Amino acid sequence: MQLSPVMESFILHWGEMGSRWGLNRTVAQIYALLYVADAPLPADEIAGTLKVARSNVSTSIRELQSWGLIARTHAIGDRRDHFVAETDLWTAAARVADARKSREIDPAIEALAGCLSAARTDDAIGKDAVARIRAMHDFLEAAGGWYEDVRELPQSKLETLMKMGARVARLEARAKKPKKKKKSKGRR
Amino acid sequence: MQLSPVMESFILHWGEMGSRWGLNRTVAQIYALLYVADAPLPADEIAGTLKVARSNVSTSIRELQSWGLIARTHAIGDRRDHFVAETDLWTAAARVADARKSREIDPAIEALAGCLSAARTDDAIGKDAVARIRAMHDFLEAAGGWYEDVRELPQSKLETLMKMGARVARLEARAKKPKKKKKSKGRR
DNA sequence: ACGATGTTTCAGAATATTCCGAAGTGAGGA
DNA sequence: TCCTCACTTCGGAATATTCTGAAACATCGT
Repeated sequence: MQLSPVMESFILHWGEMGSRWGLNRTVAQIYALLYVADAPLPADEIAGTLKVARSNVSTSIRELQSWGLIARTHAIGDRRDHFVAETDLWTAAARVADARKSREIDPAIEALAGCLSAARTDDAIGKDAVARIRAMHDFLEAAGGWYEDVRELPQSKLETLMKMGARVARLEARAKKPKKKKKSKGRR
Repeated sequence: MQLSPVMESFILHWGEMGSRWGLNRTVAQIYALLYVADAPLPADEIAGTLKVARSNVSTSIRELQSWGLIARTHAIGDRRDHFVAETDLWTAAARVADARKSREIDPAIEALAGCLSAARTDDAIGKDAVARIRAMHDFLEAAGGWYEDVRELPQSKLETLMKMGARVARLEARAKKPKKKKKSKGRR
């Protein structure tokens, strides 16, 4: 596929950004390409457009699927798999958050629980240290639980909730500090 | 410093976890060590305990300071810098979120804005593609704005808000059939 | 000014990650 | 069956990141 200059720039930026979020460059670029593409693309066309090895595309696509960010489709009269990106960004963000939670947060909570139970038979560790480890365990568990609760809200409710949060915040800020030194950019 | 087995395990797990969150292993381990330590530690003791080069500690400490996760203190009669971790996890999480927002989200928003303005003179890009890039730009800007609003809430308010979110979520889940939507704010 | 102590910088070594391309697998046709 | 097309796997090359040790730098007390 022939990329317009803007598409190319978009894809490059995304590659950059994705790599800060735990995806590697190729994976992020493929998502970006599918995101702006106006039709499902087959793997070999992705490889050609991004100038990466076909095998690399295969691996990256598998990863994107494991994140739930792209889906496989088919076209009649074409044996190849075609891929489309999830274009609803709320959904995409939720998918990433879900995946990160179960890959990173949940195991961390378990590890901390393990530390805590091991701490009972470790007489070389101080009480304060155990308390702090417990604090971290509880913090992660609370945050995880909250996320689980909220995650399933329909998008409309979630948006309401967020607006509510923002409102509370603004009221709070005005009440607390009459001195305003914020550089808020006009948000609707 | 002599590490108890549990401390060691905690630090190792943290090193693992931190590396998934954009910190490198040494940085994460140093934070973990300071987090469980019951007193401020000087850099050379950190190096000795974690068995890493003194210079590495220096670099890592600088990074932790740039994230706002540790602070420098001094002890009387000791010329060395000592370091303490931010042990309030709400604060620590907020610091990390702040830093990530300004390092990653804000530049991304700018880059997208750049793409959008460039798109006006790019006649090779389709309308749909521009619309999708705009959708992403707006999404990030909305999320960033919400975060800015909420971030400055005192911890107590934030906790209330989170509990509210969880409550709404639970009501919503239960309301599969009986659609009740209450706004009262009774507690518990 | 000088030595003692502590910190930072930096080039290159050690390590980890990403990527390529050749070989392998498998599913249709003919 | 045999050929072709699409996809995947995998060893090792290419690249990027992290870490070390030596040297440079800073600060303090005398």
